[in-house]
Amino acid sequence: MPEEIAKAYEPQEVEDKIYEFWQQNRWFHAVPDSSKKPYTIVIPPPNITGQLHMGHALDETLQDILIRWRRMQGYSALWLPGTDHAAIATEAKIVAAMAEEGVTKEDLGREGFLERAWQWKDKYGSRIVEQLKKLGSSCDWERERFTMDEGCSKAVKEVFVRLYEKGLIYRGERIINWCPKCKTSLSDAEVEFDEKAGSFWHLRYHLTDGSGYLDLATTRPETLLGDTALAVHPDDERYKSFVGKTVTLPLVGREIPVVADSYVEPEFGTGVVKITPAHDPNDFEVGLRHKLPVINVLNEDATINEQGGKYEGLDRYECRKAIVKDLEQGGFLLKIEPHNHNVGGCYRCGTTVEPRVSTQWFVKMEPLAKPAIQAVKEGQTKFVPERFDKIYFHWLENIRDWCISRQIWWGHRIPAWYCQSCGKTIVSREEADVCPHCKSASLEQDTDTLDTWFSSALWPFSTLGWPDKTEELKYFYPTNTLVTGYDIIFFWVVRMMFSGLEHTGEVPFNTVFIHGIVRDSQGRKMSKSLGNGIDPLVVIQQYGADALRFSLTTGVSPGNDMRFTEEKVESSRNFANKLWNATRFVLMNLGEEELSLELPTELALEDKWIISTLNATIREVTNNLENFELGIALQKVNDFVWESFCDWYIELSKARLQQGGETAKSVRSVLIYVLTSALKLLHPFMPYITEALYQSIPHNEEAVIISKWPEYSPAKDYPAEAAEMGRIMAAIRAIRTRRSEMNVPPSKKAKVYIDTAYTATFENGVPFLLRLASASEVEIGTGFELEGAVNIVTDVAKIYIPMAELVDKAKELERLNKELEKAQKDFNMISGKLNNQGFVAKAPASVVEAERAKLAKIEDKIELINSALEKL
RNA sequence: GGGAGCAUAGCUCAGCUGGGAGAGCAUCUGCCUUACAAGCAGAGGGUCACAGGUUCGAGCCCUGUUGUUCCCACCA
Repeated sequence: MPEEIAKAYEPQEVEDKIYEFWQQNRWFHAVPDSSKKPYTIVIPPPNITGQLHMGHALDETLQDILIRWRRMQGYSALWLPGTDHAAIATEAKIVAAMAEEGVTKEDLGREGFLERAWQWKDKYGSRIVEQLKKLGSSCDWERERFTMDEGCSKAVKEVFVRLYEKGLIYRGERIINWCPKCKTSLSDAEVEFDEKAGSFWHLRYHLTDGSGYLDLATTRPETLLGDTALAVHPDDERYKSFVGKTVTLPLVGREIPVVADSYVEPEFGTGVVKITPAHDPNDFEVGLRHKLPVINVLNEDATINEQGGKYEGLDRYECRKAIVKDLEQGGFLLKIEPHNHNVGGCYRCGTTVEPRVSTQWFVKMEPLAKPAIQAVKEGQTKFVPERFDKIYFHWLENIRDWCISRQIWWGHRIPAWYCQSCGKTIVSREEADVCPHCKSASLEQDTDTLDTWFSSALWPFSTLGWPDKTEELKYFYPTNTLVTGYDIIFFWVVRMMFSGLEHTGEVPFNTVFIHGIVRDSQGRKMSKSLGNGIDPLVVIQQYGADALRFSLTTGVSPGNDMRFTEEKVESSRNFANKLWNATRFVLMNLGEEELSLELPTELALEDKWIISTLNATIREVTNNLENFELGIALQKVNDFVWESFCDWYIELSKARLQQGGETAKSVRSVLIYVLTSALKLLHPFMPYITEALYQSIPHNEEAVIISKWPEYSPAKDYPAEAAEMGRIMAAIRAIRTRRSEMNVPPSKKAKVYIDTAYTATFENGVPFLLRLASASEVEIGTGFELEGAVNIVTDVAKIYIPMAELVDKAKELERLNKELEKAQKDFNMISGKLNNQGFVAKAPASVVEAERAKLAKIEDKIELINSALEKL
């Protein structure tokens, strides 16, 4: 670091160098160390398709703060990074890229496609990693993982086989959510519902025997092709006589029964529902109860299949038009009503999802959910803020079996083989080539892959080496804190919880620290379609990573959304600059001689005040961090640095620095001590600038990143001196305020007379009054006889400033009377409180005591004002 | 239909287990005071959404109301 540092902080100059410095020294690397306690965070692995966005920036910043703080506290702090293969999202991107070249998946074949996908991963997977580094993330890159790397894949196979052997994974024909664009099944969590404008088509189905008809309403007329019944409520008097009869399906001519099922709401619509078991989850259930046939009328791409007769080949929406037209012509259409309803869309591509019966793999959830609910109920894992456990419980208590098979190629292939000769299914950790049942070699592996969340569910332990009993797993697991947004509690947190409990017997983490969403300045979600996203990398380029981190942390409370504004980044940058210049001041005042990094044994009043203030800040900030109140913690460090250190202590220190010699030497040591402590407190939040500055000042630890976190020490509390300093500061403030009110510029100095019982205190304060209160001279005494002086009263002093030309006696009187009035009001309020027997009897003694002290102060002040008034 | 969050200064938001109403930005005034104008010193500005209740004491706890945002849910 240069001795002369620039006038303003230029983050671009230092960030990359500092990051390199940390990495060279392997300070991010954590190893099992029995002399230390472990502290572990696993990163929510960003998708390899991803670009760093503000959500990541917030998430990474919070994690880095916790990790850096714990590392400084002496923990073996592991932040384990990695990326997620993001099955569907990645495959979709690659397919789209291939489409531009006119190549399809089928052209390449499975092998060829996967080869291409891996190339894609190598190219883009590292991009997001490089972006994470720009934020200053102190991840242990030597342990970087990928959900499809060898170890994670081994864990996936192991889990699949174990669950299968326990009967918790099964294969079956169920109705699932199907995305016609991605051409794969989706889990319930992967479907997003949106209210859309639609219609109610009222239709008439005639009884086959010609004795009547039933009217019903549907939002999806085209599914009529797959209808296999009509249903009414068993108690519905209107339709009792219809149950057991059959109707003829319009256009199709199929004869289908009328069944009674309590699923039907008699009050809704006409009380008659058409049942399409293949394409509606409820109808599927009804179908099971009444043993109805399941007629799938859709292809994978949501066009009508051969079951659709003349409609075969039409897209589902074209088919709807055609069918409505035909219904109308056939006299089956009664009316069309506008109707809004919820439509499910694929969470990756937005395409309207089609419920569809197909054969898939499922995880049986109930036995897994129970221990996961229990663990949080027992407090083994806590949510911060607590209220998010409601989402967690609600999800687990209403959970349905999890569809885990996907009809795509990019992902973990399901380790199941089907014997072509005996028809048995073999599930195995190893590649199976011979059927263990019939010894046939005609085995074919299932072509499906696993839901991407199946592997991320194992992330906290698969990344530490599970299923092997590694040293890392033993030491770092269970992890301590999981930091993530509330939007993926059910996707990810829930699944890690039950997976961890099932496979390791322990919860995967003790605390789930939930944060909100970063919104734009108008409070809207940042999104590609709105184009309102702000690129964190651009912000870093402009203002520095520390300013970005600061603005994402300050004034933010856990679990709440926040708005991102450029103004906030600017003030964050300003804070960084303030710190930079404070350090510059200290550096400019360092003498030639060797400086002691220890506090001097002889401390001045103001030294004790700042050390006391720092000590309190250390205690509070540490406490806030322990409670995940990062926003409050940062606010406190900010206040300490800016107000206490810069605005007061540095200004106060100038008087003694000017004296030179031993006095100045002692001040320098205090300055360095306080500055060093402040840099440490700030380091987790603003790692770059604090490291740069730490390296530039005299220091006795190698780097701030591995320095010892400051600790509160009762020996460094100086309550008496702090109070004394407070009296001087109050006098300075009061003088400044009066001068400012009268528009007296600081350059116009004036003599200050102080009448006080605290003679010694104010004698100590003379140099400060000279410097900070524009005093030309200070006289301490009693019974001043001054004509035309400004009157200032604090709790402990009457202050006069003779400024005859500016003083209007009447106005002075008025002003003092106003102050008296205010003091009287305070007096009345507090004495009222103290005269209240209930208060004195029931309030804690310390509170009562504090009120008494306040009262005494005000009494003193009133006396002082009165005597000043008398003088006038 | 269930559940949750939010409502505090002009704006954006803090305010932990009840005892001082706060910060940043904006506004106004005066300052280039040799670390910093990305700065310094001051000032103004709030029935803490509304109505009840508990308490010696409520922004904070309880009940209800209004407004707002979000999550979940199969009503064809």
